[in-house]
Amino acid sequence: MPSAKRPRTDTAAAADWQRLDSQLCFALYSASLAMTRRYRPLLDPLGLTYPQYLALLVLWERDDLGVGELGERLFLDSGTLTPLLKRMEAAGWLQRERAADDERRVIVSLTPAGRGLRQRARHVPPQLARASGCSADELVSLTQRLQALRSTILDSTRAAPVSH
Amino acid sequence: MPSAKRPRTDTAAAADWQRLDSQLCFALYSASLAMTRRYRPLLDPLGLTYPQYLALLVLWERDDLGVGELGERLFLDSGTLTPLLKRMEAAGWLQRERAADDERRVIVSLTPAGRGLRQRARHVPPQLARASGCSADELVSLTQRLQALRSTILDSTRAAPVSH
DNA sequence: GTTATTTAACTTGTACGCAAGTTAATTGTT
DNA sequence: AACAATTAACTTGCGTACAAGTTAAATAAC
Repeated sequence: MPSAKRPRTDTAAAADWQRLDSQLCFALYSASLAMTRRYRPLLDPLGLTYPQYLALLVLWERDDLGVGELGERLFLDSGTLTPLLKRMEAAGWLQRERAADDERRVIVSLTPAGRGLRQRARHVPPQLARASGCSADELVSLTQRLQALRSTILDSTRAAPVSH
Repeated sequence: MPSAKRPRTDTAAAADWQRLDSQLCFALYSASLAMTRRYRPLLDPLGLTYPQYLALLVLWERDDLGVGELGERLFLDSGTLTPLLKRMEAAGWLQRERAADDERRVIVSLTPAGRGLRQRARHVPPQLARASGCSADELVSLTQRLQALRSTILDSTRAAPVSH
């Protein structure tokens, strides 16, 4: 009785490839959304969204960056960053001005208020670390695995021809 | 010379907590965006976006679901799904109709075209698996870790009081 | 030196995510 | 039966993401 030894038809086996819960991509996608939702109640009182908070993390490390350099660090393009930075400028966290030596570039620099946010936000990373339920070691290893995955996928995207 | 033995000030130590590259959250966020970008050239020819593809993965498994049930599987609410499903209905992949026994519910069911997409999309998961650069074992273990992380974070979000 | 190419940022249009509020149907209470 | 509370989906408004196209400045070619 072959069906007893091979309980799955080819169609059902193909279905396994297409099962939602077996997909790394969906686990990544839904975990990322869950994380952003977890940040919201922490960032709302500071008047920040999660991507805005990420931009500040970069600027707290190194101020006076061009939009492109900021985008390189965040893996985001100017189409996303320009409106985001304008909102942050309107909120008073930073300033945007054309570089004197190269008028194409726009330099982003923190205001004192933007620099001051760093202290008010210092409780955020430990809170999230706790919410993740991971040990310090797990946190580091999972982060490194995701960073490696990110570069592998980005490389493969660059390598892949635009199929159409 | 104490500065030689303790090269970091307290401020610099605090800075480590706030370094972009040490954050699990950012690795998750940027890897997820990279993944979505990787899907685009594969899904574009099918006329699908990544969240639409996810909805189809659910519906291929089990048809005739309510918007709420679909949202439970995808961790998305009706505010996101209603417009998405309307676009998919307009594209001819599915049908939306009120349940006869409970007029509040809207039942989503695939059209023949929507069911037919399954075959045309069967090459997508293996392509992504290859793009991830992971072995089958790594794929499974990373997926499980992210699923576990997702539930831990979702639980912690439900537990956390709305701070304001 | 003029023209062509490249580059950086901006703009426009489409599609999510999601909070907050609305509408309509169902259930619970009395 | 009448009314209150709950529920499911929808709508609105805002903030990303990102492709595609625009503008203006810098560099390269000639």
